[in-house]
Amino acid sequence: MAPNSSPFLNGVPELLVLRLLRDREMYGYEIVQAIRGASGETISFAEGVIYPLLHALERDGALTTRRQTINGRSRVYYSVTPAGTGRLQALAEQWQNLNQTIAAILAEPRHA
Amino acid sequence: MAPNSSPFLNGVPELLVLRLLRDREMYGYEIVQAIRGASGETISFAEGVIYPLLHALERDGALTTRRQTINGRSRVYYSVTPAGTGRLQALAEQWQNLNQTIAAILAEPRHA
DNA sequence: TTTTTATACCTATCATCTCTAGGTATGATG
DNA sequence: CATCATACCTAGAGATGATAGGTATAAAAA
Repeated sequence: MAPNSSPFLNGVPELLVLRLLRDREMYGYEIVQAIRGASGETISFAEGVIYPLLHALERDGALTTRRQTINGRSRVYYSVTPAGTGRLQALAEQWQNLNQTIAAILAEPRHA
Repeated sequence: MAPNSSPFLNGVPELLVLRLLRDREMYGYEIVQAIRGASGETISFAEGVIYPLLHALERDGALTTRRQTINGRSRVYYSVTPAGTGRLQALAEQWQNLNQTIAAILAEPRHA
């Protein structure tokens, strides 16, 4: 694989959001809790991280929204579009690639 | 583990630099090439990333330096201090922790 | 011989993310 | 009645990488 021409670090919030939404539609507040829960409290992104990210992903056509009012509270449900699915796969591959590379460097007995 | 109270993403350049220097002392230019090489071109940090990082790590007491002139060119060799070793271990653990967590979330058949 | 490439150091500025800290509003709980 | 949980939102700060320069010597190529 060619050297990274574009930033390849970070992107973890985006990766997790897309992954969760792949299973079913969710609303923002729910996603914030779900990441905390699914990671066993290890990972926690505040609403200030997730909401702007959801808006950006919708702008980019990776997500679509549906509004619904429940118990007098308005929720915005997000679903993944085909474009979003592609983006998820790309991000997941990048992550695993980076990860394996780093794991190998860490494990190497002695660097020449 | 408690939720992340401090930033935990990124830090990859620092992790790799400390890891390489754990094996033997190296100079900046050499580190830039070594990361490229050890990662099979997958990861590449320009000098503008590595040099400031080395200076910061030295300021923090994680690295010490030794100057040497070879073939009319001056090199600055960096070595890891005990503090730097501790920092490396902490970073490596954080990385593996984060990584396992994300791997589990990605692999989960269906998030409830 | 002149120019380009490789070596070896460096800094400043930009861009991008994430983080913190707020703000609004409703319903449930104590 | 007050506080907490739910549910949305934005603005501004902070950190980190990315880009783009700049200096200087030696070796290789043109």
